[in-house]
Amino acid sequence: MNPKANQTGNLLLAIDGNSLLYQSYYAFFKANLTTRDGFPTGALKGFFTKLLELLKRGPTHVLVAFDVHGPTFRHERYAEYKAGRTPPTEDFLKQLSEIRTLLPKMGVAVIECPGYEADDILGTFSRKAEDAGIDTLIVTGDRDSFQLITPHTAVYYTKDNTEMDETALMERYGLTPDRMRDLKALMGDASDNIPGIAGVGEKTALKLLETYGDLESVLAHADEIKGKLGERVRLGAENARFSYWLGTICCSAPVKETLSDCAFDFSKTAGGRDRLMELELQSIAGRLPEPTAAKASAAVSTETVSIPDADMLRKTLSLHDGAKKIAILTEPALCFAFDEKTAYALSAGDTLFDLSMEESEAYGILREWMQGRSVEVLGYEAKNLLHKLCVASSGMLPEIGFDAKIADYLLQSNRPSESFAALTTVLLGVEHPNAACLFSVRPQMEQAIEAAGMESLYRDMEMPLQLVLFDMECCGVRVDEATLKELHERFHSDAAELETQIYERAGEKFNILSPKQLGQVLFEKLGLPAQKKTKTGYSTDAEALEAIAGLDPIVSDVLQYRFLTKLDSTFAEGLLKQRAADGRIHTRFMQCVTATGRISSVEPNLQNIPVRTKEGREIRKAFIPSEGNVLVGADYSQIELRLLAHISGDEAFIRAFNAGEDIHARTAAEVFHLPLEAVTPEQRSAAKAVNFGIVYGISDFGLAKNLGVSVRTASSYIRRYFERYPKVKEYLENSVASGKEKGYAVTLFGRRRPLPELKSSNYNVRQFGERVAMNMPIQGSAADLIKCAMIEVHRKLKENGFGAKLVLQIHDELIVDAPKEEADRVAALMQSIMEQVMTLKVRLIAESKIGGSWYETK
DNA sequence: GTGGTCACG
DNA sequence: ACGTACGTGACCACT
Repeated sequence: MNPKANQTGNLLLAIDGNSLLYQSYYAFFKANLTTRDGFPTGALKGFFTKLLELLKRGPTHVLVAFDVHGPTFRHERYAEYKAGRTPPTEDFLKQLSEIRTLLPKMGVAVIECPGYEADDILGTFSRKAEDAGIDTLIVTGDRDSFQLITPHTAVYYTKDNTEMDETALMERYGLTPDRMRDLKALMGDASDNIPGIAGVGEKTALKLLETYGDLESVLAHADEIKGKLGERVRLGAENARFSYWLGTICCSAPVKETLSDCAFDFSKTAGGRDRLMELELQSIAGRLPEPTAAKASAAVSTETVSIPDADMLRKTLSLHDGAKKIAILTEPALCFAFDEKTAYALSAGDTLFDLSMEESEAYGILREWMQGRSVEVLGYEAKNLLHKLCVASSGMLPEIGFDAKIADYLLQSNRPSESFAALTTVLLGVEHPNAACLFSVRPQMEQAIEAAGMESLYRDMEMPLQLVLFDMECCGVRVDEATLKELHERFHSDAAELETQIYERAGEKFNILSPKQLGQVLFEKLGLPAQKKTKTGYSTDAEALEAIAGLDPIVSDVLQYRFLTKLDSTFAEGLLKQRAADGRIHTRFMQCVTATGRISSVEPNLQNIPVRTKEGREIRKAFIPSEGNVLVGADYSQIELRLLAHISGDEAFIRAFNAGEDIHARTAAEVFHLPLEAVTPEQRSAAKAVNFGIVYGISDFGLAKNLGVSVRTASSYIRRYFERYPKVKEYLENSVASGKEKGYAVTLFGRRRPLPELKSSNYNVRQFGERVAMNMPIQGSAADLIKCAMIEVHRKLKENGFGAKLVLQIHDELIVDAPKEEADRVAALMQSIMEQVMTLKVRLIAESKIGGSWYETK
């Protein structure tokens, strides 16, 4: 479009709403964006991102056209053709109806015309605009609209993000706009279900048009066209005419609205702000103009005062000597506040001040100020603050009254908690928060937690646990360097030996750890049968390799090589690198990560230290007690199955546990209709797999795969299991039903996990949601239980003056570093706390063991 | 940064 | 007709 030809300087932006929303839907399909309660928002995000980009062109008029069903003005066959399209998904329809109500709030005209499609509306308005001397930019992902191009109408083609005008069209196709229909009529459009002429593609179609001019001329001269092509054209004439008809856009649709209804004022888009915030599309809402002066003053506003040096920091603190509460953020830089209005920061905005003090000095000053006064702290991941304050060595421990990250985690555990900024953007509409915002979010979040019945979970479990984890991190666990070095050398040299052997057998050197190269060697060069595929090529995982291990000795060499390099790089060598100067490893326990309520461990992960193999287990010999101490380990026996028995209330299950029976053997006896004594080890292990399957959310396929039996067999195990434990079946069904009804799964302690998956239009996603609904209450309740036990163990050790320290948690196991003389008492204490932490319909069993290394405590 | 693999409960 | 056991984190190769 040539702007100089525009008589008025006005511009109409005419958007094909269905097309743009549809394209956005698929662009964000994989991201699976939803609000925290599961409303899909991917298509909306894509749509508004594009809309805002286009609004930068400063249109004076904007309209978004939508298709509406109704009696069509078109040919009868048109209805059949439309019926052949795949129906839109529920997620798409939800967003479609959302956007139709949202756009008018933003002062954007929505135009619909029963029986006419969006592109008919675009055509109609582009002609109206032309008459009024207004240029039009049509926005669509449909090439049919190219026929609407004129000197005053251009098309922004969203599939390529290109703008097409007459010149661009001529360059691309060598055709004028009104010949585009002829082109499509000849070549068809598979994506749009338009037949065209069979066997005629773009090149042939263009050649025909070049020779004869237009479609009708081509058809009129069909007899002259030689050979197969001529035959095809003659045969396809009717289809071509129909395609032409289908592809013709109507420029005189009977729309009620006029151009003046489309007049656009950017400031009015602010009207969509609130709804966009509700949809958690803050990145879009944030780009809209401020609503109104009145509303802006109602929004949370704070000021940030920068603190340039230590003197000013001391002064600021001393001015607040009487403060009862202090809010503190540590990221990206120290920032604190005494009320919801004013914050003090060691940096302001995005630019870091050139401070005349070290960060640690600032924290030291702050710690001194806090020492000896009882001030309540509001924080975001306050455990990190405690580390920065070095409170461990100072002996003081501030009271943490509120932690926004923990509160946020409890309120939406299905997603990893994001930044504080993300939180305040949603709750306060503040994108660059300071510490003062902690005062503002506190009442909202505490209310939400109370409303969800999670007050006790928050106050009595997660908040105290944070301090327990802090102590555990500070203490760390002692690791013997010599043991790890020895293992490192052993794993390394054993792997090197295998390496040369593998190269010999393969007849070449290659990177054995590269799945790509390994696949080529095994499946192409050596011709071994590939078992399964991954997205990118052959699968070479242990399962696939074990299946072909008998065919060539290289395969088991590879497996062994993988095993040894894993032990070395991740554990022997890996852990050596993590040893701190005090000879200990200080993992970080992450409290706000998992969807079920479990704790995780990072840098390094001490919750996946090998135990299942003899060689791997050696690593545990490096985990040793402090000087003069021993390690005391205590782990729950069958915690998840016991919880399943309790929650389901199944009498047979409960009886088996309370009789102290081997639960897997008992299950085998039930499923195979045998007396307990007659159960074989194979039957027991099959029953064990079924028990696991139940906890994970059973599927016959998954069980079959795990057991290596047919799906039929697995299915009959499950059926017999449910016959014997009917209330377990009932529980699993109820979990799914209640998940659907409430929208979340819940543990014994009221911890929730939202289940938006259950509403998905995708079958697999929905199935996943069902398994999660079955698993979360079990895994999550087990997590709750051990958290309680940790708090209690920590408290009792301290209260009773023990020197013993809790150092590790591995989901159902606790490790304490205890002075030798305390060991027996500590072991008994741990065991009794873990077993008494809650009274269930089945008794809880914990087993404890004392040893000179972690290797010995199992 | 993503995907494959594998260590744990 | 389709593709699945639940929950994590680290390392390596490769884009």
